[in-house]
Amino acid sequence: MAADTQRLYERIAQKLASGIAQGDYKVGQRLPSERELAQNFSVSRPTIREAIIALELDRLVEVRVGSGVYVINTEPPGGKAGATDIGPFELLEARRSIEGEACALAAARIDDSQLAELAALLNEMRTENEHDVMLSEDADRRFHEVIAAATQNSGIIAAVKMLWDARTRSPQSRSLSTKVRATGVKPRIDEHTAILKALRQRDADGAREAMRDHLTRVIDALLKATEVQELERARQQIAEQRKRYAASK
Amino acid sequence: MAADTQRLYERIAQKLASGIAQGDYKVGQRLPSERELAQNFSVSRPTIREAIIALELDRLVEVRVGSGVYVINTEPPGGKAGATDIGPFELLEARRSIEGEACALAAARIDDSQLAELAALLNEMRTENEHDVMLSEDADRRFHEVIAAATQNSGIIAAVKMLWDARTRSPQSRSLSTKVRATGVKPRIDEHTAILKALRQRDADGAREAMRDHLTRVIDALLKATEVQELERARQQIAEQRKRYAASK
DNA sequence: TGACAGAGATTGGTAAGGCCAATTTGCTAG
DNA sequence: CTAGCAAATTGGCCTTACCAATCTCTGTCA
Repeated sequence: MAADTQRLYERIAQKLASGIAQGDYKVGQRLPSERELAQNFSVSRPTIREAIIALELDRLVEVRVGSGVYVINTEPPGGKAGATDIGPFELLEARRSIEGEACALAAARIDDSQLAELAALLNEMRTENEHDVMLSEDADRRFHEVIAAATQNSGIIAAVKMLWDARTRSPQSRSLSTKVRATGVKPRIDEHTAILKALRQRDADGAREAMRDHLTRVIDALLKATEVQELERARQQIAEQRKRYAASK
Repeated sequence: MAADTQRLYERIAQKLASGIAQGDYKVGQRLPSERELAQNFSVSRPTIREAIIALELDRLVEVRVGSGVYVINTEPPGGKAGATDIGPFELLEARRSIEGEACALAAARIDDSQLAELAALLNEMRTENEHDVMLSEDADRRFHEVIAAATQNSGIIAAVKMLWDARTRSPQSRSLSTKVRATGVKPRIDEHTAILKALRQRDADGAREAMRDHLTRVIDALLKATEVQELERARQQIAEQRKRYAASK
């Protein structure tokens, strides 16, 4: 692993970061000079420089040439949000709320080339449905991302992207989605078609409802799948008990 | 400015990153050694090391001690979402959509202690209004974050937090908000009161509307402020021209 | 009192060298 | 001829030492 060979600058950066978070150095304050820090931590100056660069990339400090390095944040701003693990149901609920609104905004602003792209993706989902689940899933993601892009709002785009990233990162969500597929639920072509139709008509309320309906159905399918899963687990448990009972007889 | 004093390691890191994105070095491949890169870019080895650390923190490369540095991604995965600069109006529009829904969800789930916290924050905003703008602004942020927390949905919470982080990070949004304050617009106590009232009644639709109304008014105020700002800029330009004309006469 | 110049401090970048880890290569033994 | 082991090579890691560029502050002079 990488844990045993932790690099020097990383340790220094962590110490410095915890010092900042703890309030040893407050926002706006200047850190000790590179030379001083080097002496304090008993390391060389380049190492300190590397640690400071690491903090700088985390938006914790700002270095002003010839003046010093100054604290600008007590904790990494975007770093933590991207790393949190979100449960599958939470994730879908959040998507229903956020992508629903995204869809409503998109309805007013989507252009023809984006509509064509959505139609193409829908076709892709339809044809590659049986062959390759990975491809159709990718098409699904791109479908939703095109809608986000159509809002022309980078805040919305970032939020939608964050949720999808969380989904691909979460092992729980991934295993659950494969489970759902295993129960024979086809990707929801008709629901996506309804979304596209509402977008074509520039119907904001209709588009919002179509998207919310789609994600609500996904949640329902997930609920049913977990039920099936629970049932299956119970059945196995019973079977195992029976076997054990038969063996001990 | 920071543009002219771009640090060396940043330029090298950018060149390297674009080289990776462009396919000069493919995923899994080893980069040239530190010594080689130093020669190629005509910089010293510490500088190369700093650039490599920057790439490493962006999850673009992985350095294996004693072996070399290897490409593991062609583009930063989560780093971009947190770093993008979002315009002030985009930001508020995104907040109106997302926090509106958050408010509707929160109405159904918020508990009494959270309602009390909101009331306390409202009070804080009211009393500290005249003394300290920083404090009342902080209370504003916490007000909205408590509502997000009340949804009990970490996806929503992360999205709301990301947008507020983007706001504090964006120099444009910050300067604009101070400008708005300079035009004498008080923090919107009554609008926040309306939100709290709807939440107290567990009225999801009412809460959504109250939040959307609040943020719509903020957008309007911002629009008006930018108008004033444009006017002021024009006035200054004219004054400068007049001065120059007078000087050259 | 105010503006300007210079000294001191601080970061930026470079050079060279010793050290440790991983890989590769070549030699030896079976 | 092959398998295994050891030495050499390669590569990153860290340090010391040095000079350059820049900012800040202070003292002086008008």
